[in-house]
Amino acid sequence: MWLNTTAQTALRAVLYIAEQGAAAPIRVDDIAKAVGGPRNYLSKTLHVLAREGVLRSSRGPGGGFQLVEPPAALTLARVIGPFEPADDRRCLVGRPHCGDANPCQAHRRWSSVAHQVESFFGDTTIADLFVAPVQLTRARHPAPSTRKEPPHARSTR
Amino acid sequence: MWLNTTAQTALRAVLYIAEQGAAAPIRVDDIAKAVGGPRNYLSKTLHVLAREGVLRSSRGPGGGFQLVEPPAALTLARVIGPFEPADDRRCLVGRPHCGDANPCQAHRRWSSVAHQVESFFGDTTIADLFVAPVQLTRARHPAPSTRKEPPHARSTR
DNA sequence: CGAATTTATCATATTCTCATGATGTTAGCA
DNA sequence: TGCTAACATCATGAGAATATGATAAATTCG
Repeated sequence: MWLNTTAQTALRAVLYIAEQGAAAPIRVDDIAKAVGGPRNYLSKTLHVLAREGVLRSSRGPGGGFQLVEPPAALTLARVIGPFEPADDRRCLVGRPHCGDANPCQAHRRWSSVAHQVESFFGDTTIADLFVAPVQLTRARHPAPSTRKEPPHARSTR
Repeated sequence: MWLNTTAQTALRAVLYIAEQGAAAPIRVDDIAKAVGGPRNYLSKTLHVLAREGVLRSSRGPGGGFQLVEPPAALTLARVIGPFEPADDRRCLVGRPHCGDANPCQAHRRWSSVAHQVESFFGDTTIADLFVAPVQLTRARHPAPSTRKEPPHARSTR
């Protein structure tokens, strides 16, 4: 209802990346498998977030996507923003001359609600939406990591 | 941002009809001119609202669209509902197994905001968004009514 | 009846979102 | 250098939302 599927998938993807920890880049294939989007479309989507400075992408073996900032510093708005129509802050009913200045009745009544919604996306961070990674048991295994180790010894970690 | 253009136009149209008073049906042509949608598309849109019992339509000379109920009894939800995707109330980020029952973190945080938005559309009525039709001066002229009077004696036969 | 008026509807076009498959480009590593 | 792993990008297409023009159907009224 609220977010288009691209924004939803992007958000799930970023959430997934965050939950894997910052150790190493996560491959698009793994992300796609985990969050359920089409691989290439997800690649393009995440590339947008890379351009926006939300993610860092790296190619070649060992490559993938990482968060640029810690999850607690990354708001939902930064993640979904690039996938929302940019013309925000216009009138609820699309009146041409209505905006935050010179609002029509509809806009005036609506804007208080709209502001709350905006605050939600602007204040909630990725860390807030963590799936609570085993806070109690402390069973954070070294990550069962389906990542296929490159043939030989990898000392680059 | 919040409503698709069909829903926006429908809302502007209903608002316009309401503002004209309940005296007589309003023609699609006039509505289209006033609220700025394509005529035929608007016709189809309003026809949907007629099917929903929000408007009454009548054809032929003197025909047009009227409100069925008084503006104070018509909520925004009833007007925009038919034009919104019906799958509401799912997870904000589109997680398959998440809903109001068994919510994920994202959903839990979001649902309180979402509920406020729903209340806005469910509680606000068309009357609330009136452009305040000269409440004080009581200058309700018999409506300058651009409606073209049916031609007088035109006996072409 | 017959003509004018007005909505209803059909066929089609355009644009945008979402998706897919093929191919290009970069990076690591022997 | 050459192989391979990984993201980047291109060409294409299906499907929905939006729009347009032509035509059909209903209604009023002389």
